[in-house]
Amino acid sequence: MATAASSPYTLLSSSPMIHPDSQAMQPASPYRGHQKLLQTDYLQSIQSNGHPLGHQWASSLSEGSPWSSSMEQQDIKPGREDLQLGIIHHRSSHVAHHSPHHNNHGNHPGAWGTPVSHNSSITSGQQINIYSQTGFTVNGMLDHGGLTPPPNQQGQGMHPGLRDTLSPEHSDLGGHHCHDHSDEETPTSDELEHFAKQFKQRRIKLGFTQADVGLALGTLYGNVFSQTTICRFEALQLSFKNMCKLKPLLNKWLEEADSTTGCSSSIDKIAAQGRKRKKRTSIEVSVKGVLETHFLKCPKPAAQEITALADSLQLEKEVVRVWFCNRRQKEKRMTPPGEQPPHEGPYSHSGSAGDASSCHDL
DNA sequence: ATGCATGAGCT
DNA sequence: GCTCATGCATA
Repeated sequence: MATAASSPYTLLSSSPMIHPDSQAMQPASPYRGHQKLLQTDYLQSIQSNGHPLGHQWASSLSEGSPWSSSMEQQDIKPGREDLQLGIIHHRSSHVAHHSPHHNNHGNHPGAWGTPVSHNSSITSGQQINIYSQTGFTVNGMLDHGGLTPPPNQQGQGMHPGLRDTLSPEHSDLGGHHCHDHSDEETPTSDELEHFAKQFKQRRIKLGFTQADVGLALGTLYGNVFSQTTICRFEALQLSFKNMCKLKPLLNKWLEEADSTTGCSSSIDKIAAQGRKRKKRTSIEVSVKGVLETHFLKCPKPAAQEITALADSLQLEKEVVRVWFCNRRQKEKRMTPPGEQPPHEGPYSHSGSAGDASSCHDL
């Protein structure tokens, strides 16, 4: 029945159901301690099911991972033209860029470096790795004081399977920055974690907020990011690929910010523009519980089930569908392979091979 | 910091 | 319709 199912995106100001939405269960470092397992389990997954299920870091590489797909820049906000540089000032930095060559095509049997052969047909045909190409360095990044949204410079990730090194060289996990190889190859999860940690520290020390950084990235490179994304980066709550994509940018920003300490920035906030975004639906805890239950039974319910479920819960079908989507996404980040819940893997139904598409259990 | 939402690309 | 990247809105 979905009251607002017809045109939900208008200006509905109803259903603000206030209720404690408690679901705190996010570990501080989801990857910490899992990453080791991840690599192992990744292999096992492949060997067992032929599918590296479980963690996104792993699955994203083999699920037909669009290493060159949906990495488009977000919708350019109208207010962007007013963005100020998060950091004004640039110098030749001490970035150590390397040759754009990367002969190492991750053919290593372990880790996420699966030789993904399906380079998929890129629609836009962008294969340029601006982060690997020394032509796009800090020297020329502030060419335009204003914002000039790059024509087709979407933030594409790195190349598939490049983790050429399985042994994380923890240079100094507790120390400071020692490795100055900013962008030349795919970082290890360890490096990413370290970097994220470092990044956050310095960011705070420099007095920047996550939002500031996001904006600065936008002004500097044309890709604006929200506080959310920066936050998730710091918390390592992004996919491996995503992390890899953002790292170079954040790294550069860090360098910039670092060099300009003292004479920094005029950060302007851009007001969140008004969009016809649907008001966030608050799902009651009880309802959520039901959804959870269903999710455990079937993380991927068929459309019909979703409809039925939505109906019984008096929610819009879309809401339920999205909930499951988000749930799956979250699950991927939260439950790395090797640490599945007491029962069974959310996705890997041990034993079943033919089904796994939809479970009918209503 | 995180829940729900949007949208692109893929299947 | 799914995944994946990402963000607004909110707890």
